[in-house]
Amino acid sequence: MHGNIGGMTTPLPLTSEPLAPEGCCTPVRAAVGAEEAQRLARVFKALGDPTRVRLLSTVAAASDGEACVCDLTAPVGLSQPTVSHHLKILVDAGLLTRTQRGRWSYYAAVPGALDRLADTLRDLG
Amino acid sequence: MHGNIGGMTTPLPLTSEPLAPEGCCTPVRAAVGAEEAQRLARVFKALGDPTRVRLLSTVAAASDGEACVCDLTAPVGLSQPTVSHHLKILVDAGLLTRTQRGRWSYYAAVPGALDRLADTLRDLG
DNA sequence: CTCCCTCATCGACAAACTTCAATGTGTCGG
DNA sequence: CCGACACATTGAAGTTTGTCGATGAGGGAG
Repeated sequence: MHGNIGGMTTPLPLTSEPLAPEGCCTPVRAAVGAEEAQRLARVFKALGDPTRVRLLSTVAAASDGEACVCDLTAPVGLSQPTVSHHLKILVDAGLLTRTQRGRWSYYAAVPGALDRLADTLRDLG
Repeated sequence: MHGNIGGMTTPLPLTSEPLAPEGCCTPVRAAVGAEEAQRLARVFKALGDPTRVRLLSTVAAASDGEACVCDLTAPVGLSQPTVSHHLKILVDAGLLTRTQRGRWSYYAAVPGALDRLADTLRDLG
């Protein structure tokens, strides 16, 4: 056991699932595929900023379930372009939706998105 | 840095500017405090990388519930320093633990960490 | 004690991220 | 048609992140 892995320099590009090479201790293999990991990481990265966490929770906690940008700028204390930028990231991640009514853009939480993400999180362990 | 609100070492009494100057639709306020958002974002940021998602799931799915670095390098196809770097981030986020036995470092999932994170995620909505 | 193995840390570099001011786009009121 | 409003987009500056090669820190084998 604990065999040497020849030269450790492995330039392999890796887009597929490498099965257990020759585990030094226990046979392990990636439990989550590369593309699934990328999809998950993209959503988590959207939540990996304090401002976006606050924006998401603020929108979700709004009385109507939605809020426009002018309401969200002050609570986070950032400029309007910055808030719009963060909101776009949350929309791209599938956590918020954007609806334009008149001159205002209303952002609302995607129903069940957080619950599904929470389920996926539990399945990781 | 502009909007970055203080360090984590200070008590930080002010958590937000709670009220919009003149809400165009509804008066909203941040549902999550700044320091709670920062704590959450730090964990999510740790999960915001495909490599780290795979590492975490691989460790959690290991037969013994733990894996050493030499086992984790090949599945993700990255160099050993890079894998160690990612593992340290996961440890700092409170998702993995590191135990050195002999020459090897064994990483294991923190019991219940993902479940608690999933619960917090649900509470955001 | 002296190698060798496993892993962590350091230094460096390109890519991505966060933020803002300035500007563009579309809508409503007059 | 024109100006004002709400928001998105662009461009730029500063910081952070991901990655590797090289090196350092300890422990085990001989």
